[in-house]
Amino acid sequence: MGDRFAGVTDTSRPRLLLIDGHSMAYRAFFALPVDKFSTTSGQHTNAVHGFISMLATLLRVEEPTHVAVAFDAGSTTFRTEALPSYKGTRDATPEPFKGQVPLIKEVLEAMHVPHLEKDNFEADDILATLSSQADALGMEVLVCSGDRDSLQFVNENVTVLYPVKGVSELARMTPEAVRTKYGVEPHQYPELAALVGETSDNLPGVPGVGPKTAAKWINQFGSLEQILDRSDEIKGKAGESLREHLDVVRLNRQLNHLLTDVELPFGPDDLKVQPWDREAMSTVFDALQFRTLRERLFAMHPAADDDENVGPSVDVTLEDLAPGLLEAWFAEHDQRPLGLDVAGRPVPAGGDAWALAVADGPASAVALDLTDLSDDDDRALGDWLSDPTRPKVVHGGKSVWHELASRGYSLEGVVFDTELAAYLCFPDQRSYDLGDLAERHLHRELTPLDTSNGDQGALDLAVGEDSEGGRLAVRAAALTDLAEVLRGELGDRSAESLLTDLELPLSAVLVHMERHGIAMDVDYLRELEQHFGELVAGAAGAAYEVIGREVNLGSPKQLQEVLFEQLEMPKTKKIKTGYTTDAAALADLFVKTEHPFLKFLLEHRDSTRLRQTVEGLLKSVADDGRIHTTFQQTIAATGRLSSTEPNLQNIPIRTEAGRRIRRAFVVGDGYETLLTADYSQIEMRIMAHLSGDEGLIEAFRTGEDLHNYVGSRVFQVETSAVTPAMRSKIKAMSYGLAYGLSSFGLSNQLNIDVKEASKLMEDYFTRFGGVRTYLAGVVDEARANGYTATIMGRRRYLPDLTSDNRQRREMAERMALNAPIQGSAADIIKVAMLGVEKEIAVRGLKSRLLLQVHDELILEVGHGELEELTALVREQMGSAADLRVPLDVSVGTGSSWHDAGH
DNA sequence: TCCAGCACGTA
DNA sequence: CGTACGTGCTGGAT
Repeated sequence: MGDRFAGVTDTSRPRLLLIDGHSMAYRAFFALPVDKFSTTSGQHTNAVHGFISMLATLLRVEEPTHVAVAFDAGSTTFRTEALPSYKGTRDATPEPFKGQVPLIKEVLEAMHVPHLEKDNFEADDILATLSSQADALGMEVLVCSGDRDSLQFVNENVTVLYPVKGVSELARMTPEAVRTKYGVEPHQYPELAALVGETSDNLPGVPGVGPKTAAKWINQFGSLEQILDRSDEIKGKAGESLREHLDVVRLNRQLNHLLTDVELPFGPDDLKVQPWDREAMSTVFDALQFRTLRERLFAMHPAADDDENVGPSVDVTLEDLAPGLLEAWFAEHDQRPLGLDVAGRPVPAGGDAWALAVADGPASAVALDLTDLSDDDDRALGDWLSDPTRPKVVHGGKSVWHELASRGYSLEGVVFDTELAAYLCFPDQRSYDLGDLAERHLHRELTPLDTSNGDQGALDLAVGEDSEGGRLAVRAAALTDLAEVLRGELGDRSAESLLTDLELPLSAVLVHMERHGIAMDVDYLRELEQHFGELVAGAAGAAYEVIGREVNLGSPKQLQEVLFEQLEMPKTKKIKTGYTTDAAALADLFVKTEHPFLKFLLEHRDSTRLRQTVEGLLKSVADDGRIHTTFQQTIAATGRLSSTEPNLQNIPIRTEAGRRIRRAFVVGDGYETLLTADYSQIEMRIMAHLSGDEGLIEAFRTGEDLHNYVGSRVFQVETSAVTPAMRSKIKAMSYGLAYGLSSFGLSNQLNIDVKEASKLMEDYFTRFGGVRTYLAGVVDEARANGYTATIMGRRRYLPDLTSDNRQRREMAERMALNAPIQGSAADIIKVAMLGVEKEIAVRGLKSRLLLQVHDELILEVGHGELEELTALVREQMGSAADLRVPLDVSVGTGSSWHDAGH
């Protein structure tokens, strides 16, 4: 009866990762600041951290099947016997580095990564031996080493990863890369090094001979041997110098030759990547006080990896169900949550669904053609779907809902959503494709569905290999297993409640909002399109006249030509492709030159933009005269929603012309009015709450204008004496602080000296010291924990906080400053949305939520419900969180979004 | 046809 | 050298 679906096994070649332990640890030591990586007992850990972090990245990015780390053993080798001063410069091992190598070995043991060392040999010899053995076995080899001698064994199968900067940036030294950089073949590198010398090994070369000369000689004579034999043919000073140092070169060559026949306890085959001993790792990491790194590693390799039972393939038993038997199948299988997957088009109002699969794990699954279902089965399916007591696991429930709605089904009883769960666990990913998740967490490969079209009626739902029904069933079967793994991941992060009590119920609210959409005044929108179109044409014509030719005003490239070549204006800020032509720069140029072209260009930009927005909206109006946006619930790493197709969260408001667009969003037939409700200064309130700064808290309790109040404290004047200029500086700074603004950035934005900006920030922090303490604390805590958290415990992992790349680290620091604030605001409005929706339902009101714009809700008000709804919305939004400051909500109403705004 | 880069709208 | 997003255009690569 059942049919087997074989998983796809990895057919790629085995890949061996070899690491030079000592050289990479040494690099890590110098890449990371010692003072930021020490345990409370005084043990330095920067080299350990950097090394393990690098190893983790390599394991993730390169996905080796085999791995080993080699260390130097003892201080004497056959090389020091030949030349006692060999590596003499390394005698002065820095004090804080000592003792870190044994710690690295401890971690490696816990990770079940073999490490090798052998008396009298260097790590390089071990690597060379393993590398040549693996190469002979047909393996792909990656050698991570900071020792250039290793370049000699690079070939088509062997790549050296050589640290460029710190240990986070590795250059892939392929044969091609070696040739490009050194001008010789990889196997000739030691000949070149013998001539040039190697300072890090304390090997002097031929004075006056650098890499360029050495490469030239090697290419000219073919080999080092020839160069030495025929050294008398080389003219000039360099030749003379060479002849005086023949012995040095010979010795160098003897020393930098790596052995490939060291006897080792393991061969490449014995180095298979093993599951980690997570308990042992926890113990070592606890001792080292590496909370971040532990989280990062465990997040990267979920617990499922340890489960030997999860193989690379899974067999799903797809039942060949005769018509009319669906009800019986459900009766037999819905004791526990069933996986549900649908093939369709998840468009709000206007979607479609053509096939569906339900699975009780891999044991039993059914696939259904929704276009051709018997009446009995249709009823059985509808009953099961709409029954809240029969639990389901879905992936992206919001989409599933839209798909099913197109065929008149409703969906209730979703107890787990793998997409939402994955988002809560790994919020920085950009997508949560079910196939990717199954691969990562279940080690199971899913064949993607054919999303091109439904080709209704011609569905291949036969029970057979590789049918669409089979693929759907495999996906549905993966859901319940994936849910179990992700439930564990959620537990590790204390995020179960965020899923169950926040995101999951919220997705139902979003479904309703998307389905309702917002009514548009299409005739008015067309007038606007016409109007803005005329403005565009006028501005373009005027601009062309000024410069005497027609260019594409929408092309930054052509504009640069006009501005900086034809009109010879002063250069603006540099960008990748030349000089910026953004609005700020153009405005700046206009102040300097007063050239009328700039004025027309800016007008053209504005009008084009507005016309574009209007056109986009017109195209999005559905048959019901409304726009149904899609709210993305798993995109923003901070926890915010986003809006697409179209984006209704960036409708203009700042300029009068822009606001006219908001008049096109209107109350729909059968409703009384639109209502907007927004939180005022919610982010600053959260800042006040989180920082506990008494001054800032007081500012909100007095009920005075926030920026005036803060301005009066910073500038030490009466509140009434705060000028608009002062107020706007304060406003920019207050918000800037929540984004990790620097004094440089502030000065840039306010067009003031860096000195003045620094002074401003200093004065601010003098009056609001709690804010400074908080901001510094956030970053420190995030560095220690590995993540930031919102007031509801939503985490954002920021591994780059310990990066040795300054740019990345500082970027992560700014994210760490912003994430708790932006994310807490997102949490709060989500809670408010649940409250509003629930209260509307409880009271049986007709009013409904339509849109959310981060700190604002837009509702459509049923007739006679305005007063009750206003109070309800105020109450729910105001009580969505219990902060040390009140949550202020302002409400407006009107027949358009513009009129309802404030 | 796809992609990077630029520009710009919102909170 | 201020966070979080989505969209549309250009121009070069494919």
